[in-house]
Amino acid sequence: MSTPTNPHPEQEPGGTTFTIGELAREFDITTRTIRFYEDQGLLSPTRSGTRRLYRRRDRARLKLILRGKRLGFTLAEMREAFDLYDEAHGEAQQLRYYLSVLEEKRQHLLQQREDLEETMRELEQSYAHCQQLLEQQERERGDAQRMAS
Amino acid sequence: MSTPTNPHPEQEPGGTTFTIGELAREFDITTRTIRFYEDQGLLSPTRSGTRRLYRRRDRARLKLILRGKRLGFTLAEMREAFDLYDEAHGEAQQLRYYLSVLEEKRQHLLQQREDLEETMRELEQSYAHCQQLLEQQERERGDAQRMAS
DNA sequence: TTTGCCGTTTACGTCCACGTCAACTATTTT
DNA sequence: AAAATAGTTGACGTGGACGTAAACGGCAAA
Repeated sequence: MSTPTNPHPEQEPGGTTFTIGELAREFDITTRTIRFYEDQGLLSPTRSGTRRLYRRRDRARLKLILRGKRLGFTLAEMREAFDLYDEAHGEAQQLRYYLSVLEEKRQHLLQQREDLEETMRELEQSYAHCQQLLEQQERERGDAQRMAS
Repeated sequence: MSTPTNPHPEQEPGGTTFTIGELAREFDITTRTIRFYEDQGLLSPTRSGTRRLYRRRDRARLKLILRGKRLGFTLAEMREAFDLYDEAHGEAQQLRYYLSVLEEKRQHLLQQREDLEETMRELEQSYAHCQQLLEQQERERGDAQRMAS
């Protein structure tokens, strides 16, 4: 690792910023993907001239997006969640609605946790059973060798 | 619930069987979906004439498929898993390979569990914070009323 | 017999999440 | 000045997981 000779040394006017390439490398996704997320309203980087400038907030969102994806949420769902979060600073009505949505998401996650643990159990049973079979085979092979000697 | 006047009373020659419609209702999916899974090699019902007959094995697989989907596995992945499971009755080489695949899946699930619990934590923080805001608002509203009286 | 209902195959359509050029701009390195 | 590197928009392509319609067969109740 040599010094990170930043080809576009942004003067960073207040707070850390990232280029699209930096984020792509950090999270191991393509720049296309990042632009697509912006297209879908999930990210809103500022601009330095024509180029996109991502701040820590965008980076945090990106992290959330990727985790959400691994959990099977769609981009649209996450966009709604973000929008809700942004709007929910104020009116009680909004806050109550937001709470109900959170509760809904929680139910989803609980279901998923059940699925996951059930799958984990079955997987470990398969694993154990498979190992048993292997050990048995090795014993039999040992027997055969002793017979032959 | 009246008696389930089965319109096509299969004589069930050995073991419980299901029609495609029964399974669709039970799991709340369309028959199209079930046929599609067969197309992709995930199910292999027998036939009674032209119609499909599903046995308990197929039903169990269907359950696995749906759970797998909720966890983000692709149909292709699950097909491979099933194929592997079917072939892994014998040769030690196969068994070892199967074990390695199981280990891989386990890693996937572990990652997913981390994601899930991290998300759950953040969600509950959001929930709590949101409730705080609401309570504060209500206190303020109470103050305002007392001021006015 | 006709009406319903369930089932069948074949084929094309759709939505999501990007991939893949193409053509261009801007800056840095040689 | 030329080449390399990173970025831009725009448009079309793709793979996965089905939806949707068309046209048909078989059986059961009215």
